[in-house]
Amino acid sequence: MEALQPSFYARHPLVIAPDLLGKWVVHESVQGRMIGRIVETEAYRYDEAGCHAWKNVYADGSLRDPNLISAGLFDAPGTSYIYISYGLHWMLNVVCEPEGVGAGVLIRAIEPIEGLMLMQQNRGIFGKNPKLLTNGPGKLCQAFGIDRRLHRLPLDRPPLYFTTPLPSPAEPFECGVSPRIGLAKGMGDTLAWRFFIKGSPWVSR
DNA sequence: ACGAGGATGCTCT
DNA sequence: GAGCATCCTCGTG
Repeated sequence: MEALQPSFYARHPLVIAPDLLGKWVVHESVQGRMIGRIVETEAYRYDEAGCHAWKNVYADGSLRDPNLISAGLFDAPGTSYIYISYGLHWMLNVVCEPEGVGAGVLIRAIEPIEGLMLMQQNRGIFGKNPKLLTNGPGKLCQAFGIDRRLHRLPLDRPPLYFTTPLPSPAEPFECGVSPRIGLAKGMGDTLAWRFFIKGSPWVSR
């Protein structure tokens, strides 16, 4: 199980988002270890309105205000970008492109691999359809105990890191593509920048 | 099965 | 004060 290195992320998010499908997210929390297989992602980049970085760049693409939350998207590739949505849901992203560009990939859904008990505990859900644990960006963060404490951390080492899956080589899958989900009033909703493992029951609705 | 609406709190203008 | 990369519950049929 090898952690993905920063160089993996120093590319266009449209390339990385599908490349992250099938990879593993590992969280070594004080509660114990949790592992999930990524089944759904979305790409974001400074030059389109759906991205948080969009409002934080000058016309030439340079960073406007380093004090805004979205400045995290301009960090080194492979850094975590975690923010809260609707006041109560945490979202896990990984920074893409070389430092200073402003791009990322949102992890939207995962398939539980290890630590199912902890995930149920964190979600307060027991004995129901297990896909309800992690089939959404807010749900998977709650299940994994991911919040702002893990913001702007390198994702190639504990406590939170992404790895190649086991066993290796991983079983093949087909990649589906669609427009992104939940963006405000048409912002980027024509862009098919969402990727998912076709047929996986763990993908969000 | 599906849709509408409320919860909720932080960020930026 | 508006807006928000969501989730859940409670209506309908």
